[in-house]
Amino acid sequence: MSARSAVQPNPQRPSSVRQIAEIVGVSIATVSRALNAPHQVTPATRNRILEAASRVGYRPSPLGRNLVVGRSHLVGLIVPNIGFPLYGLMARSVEDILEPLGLRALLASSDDDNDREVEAAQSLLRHAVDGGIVINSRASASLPSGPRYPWIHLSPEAAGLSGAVELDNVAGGRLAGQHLLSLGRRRLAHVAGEGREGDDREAGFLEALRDHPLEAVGRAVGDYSEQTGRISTRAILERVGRDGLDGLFLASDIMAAGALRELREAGLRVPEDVAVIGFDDAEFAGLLTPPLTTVRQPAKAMGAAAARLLLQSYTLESSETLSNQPVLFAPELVVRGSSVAAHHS
Amino acid sequence: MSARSAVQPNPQRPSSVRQIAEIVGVSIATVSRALNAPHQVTPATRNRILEAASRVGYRPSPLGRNLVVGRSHLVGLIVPNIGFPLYGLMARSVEDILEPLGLRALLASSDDDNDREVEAAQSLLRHAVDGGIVINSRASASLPSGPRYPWIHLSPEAAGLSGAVELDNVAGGRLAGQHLLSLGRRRLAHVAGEGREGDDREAGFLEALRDHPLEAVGRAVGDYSEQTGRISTRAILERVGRDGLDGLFLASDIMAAGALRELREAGLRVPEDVAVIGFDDAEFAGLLTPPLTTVRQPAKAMGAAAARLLLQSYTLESSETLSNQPVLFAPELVVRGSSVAAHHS
DNA sequence: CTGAAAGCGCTAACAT
DNA sequence: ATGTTAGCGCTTTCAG
Repeated sequence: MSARSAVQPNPQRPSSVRQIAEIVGVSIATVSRALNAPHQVTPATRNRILEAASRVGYRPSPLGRNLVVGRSHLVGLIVPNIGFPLYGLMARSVEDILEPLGLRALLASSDDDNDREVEAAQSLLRHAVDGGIVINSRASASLPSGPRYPWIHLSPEAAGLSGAVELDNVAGGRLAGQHLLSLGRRRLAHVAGEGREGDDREAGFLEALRDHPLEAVGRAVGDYSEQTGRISTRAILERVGRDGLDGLFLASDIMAAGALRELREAGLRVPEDVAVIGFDDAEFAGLLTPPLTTVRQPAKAMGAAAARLLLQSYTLESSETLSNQPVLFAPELVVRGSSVAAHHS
Repeated sequence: MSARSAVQPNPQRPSSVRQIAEIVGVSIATVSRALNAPHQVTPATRNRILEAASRVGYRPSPLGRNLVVGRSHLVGLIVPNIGFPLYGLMARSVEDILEPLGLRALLASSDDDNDREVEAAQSLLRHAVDGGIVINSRASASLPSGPRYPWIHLSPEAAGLSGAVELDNVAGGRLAGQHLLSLGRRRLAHVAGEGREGDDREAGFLEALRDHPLEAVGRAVGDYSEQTGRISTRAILERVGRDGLDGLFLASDIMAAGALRELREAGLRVPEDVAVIGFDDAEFAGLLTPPLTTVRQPAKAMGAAAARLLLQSYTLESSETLSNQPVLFAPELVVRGSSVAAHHS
């Protein structure tokens, strides 16, 4: 079946420079110039070419063009999971920076898996991306690279790599600690997260606590799920007793959501009995009961910074290289009802 | 650091079939065959070629290949905003279906804007995507298309288009209505959402209510924000009085979050005084207080269905065409504490 | 200002 | 089984 042929020399195939050249009666070189360097062509012929082009609905083929110029205008974007809001936000702002320059993001999910990430990078390379951004890399070092394939790293473990954007997690933990202290809380506890991020947040938290006369400091570790937020909180409560806790910092908002629930069920009031503070400032943080105080991770700004870094490396001489100093982002404290009783509202 | 050069004649330019052909002493055609149709080549030479290829770190250029085969193995993915969790989930599952087939998603955000969407589609086409999926299209009809550029629509307004995946919003509204009725609630109200989606959800809701002796039915319209959820709830309360409401359905979970807050501040208990039900089953629905009963939108399944539809159109004869019947997805009721008092837990 | 010609990297007949 | 040849759509010298 089908339009296999017979009608036109080529019914299916989109119009090409050659077709236009024939219509107008010029060479394909002139057509190319009229399109890419208009001032190099006599207005008269240029117009005839442009007119013919729009008449046949001409679309330049990026395939042909890319082949000769050697760039695809594609940028790889490796993300643990684009379905996670935080990563989605970062991806979005990467896109916003790239788009005005005619660059498009090619997506790949790594699921936080070392091997999948390397595979993704290779796959993207096979699609001829001009460069790439990798969020929360697990395999930074082993990513296939080269002068023509700059990878920008947007993650906590990128230390020492040539193009990196990081959140200052230590500062974030410090912020949380200082906030609880400033509230007069002295029986504190922390539910840490896994990995480098979690370690840094905890380090900052403890640093803020140092030299303060605390009555107690509890600790547990979670995996950034609501579940472990609850369980860890319960465990801490059992250890220190209902009166042994008046300030709780968790390494993520999701865990904090679990903590809020657990505390409520234990009959403790937030923030009166215990002030709670999370990390990330996820979309839902302000919707919880009470609204969650948290340490905000500037996802959009970080995504934008990574994109700009990539752009910058585009214009570099091949001998030059990006700074080894990561671009560090400062987190920000967002105070809500889980740490300070609502004034009114 | 690193292998800046000196090793190869050409430090910068990646290796090509030609280079390998020269090294091994065969024609470039044989190299191509050894790579793409191994069995057409003598094991001996094949091995020498493969060995040489890996030695020089050969990576086939997709640009050259695509140019001749006429496909880019790129799929466009137009999304209102990849930063929205629901869309992120859909994107992720599209990716999961596409990846095993060597297809990659090229991302573009439309911000729910008609013009931006058309621009995005054109931009993707310029990047030679083989086809595309457009989520929540505002401009379905005016998207540049053709037999070689199948667009699959994943949205409520795609009716009548050739490849479409839709959520049965009417059924969703009905589910919500039936649930409230089954709970014995008779003083109901609805906070509708804008657009076709909102209309359908409301239509289904009202349909379920028909023929039931209701004491009152309130109504307001919101724009899917927490703000308008609150305001609408307040307005309804003012209109019908504190005792005039015992069941509230909102067209989105975010609005429902606002409603929960408003009801609490009005001193009404959920679910005892009023049962609340949202729509979407967003990530945070289960984290609210009380956990939100909602109508679940099967985002992952819908994304996967759209991807499969696209794949299907890949293999179609050019005269064939996809069904005009949209693939309809049934929403699912998720009962939580906002409509039924917790048994225990 | 314009045309002719070469070539980007690869595949696909068509020969051998 | 392998080589030859042509050409995908486009840009870019190099001449004129």
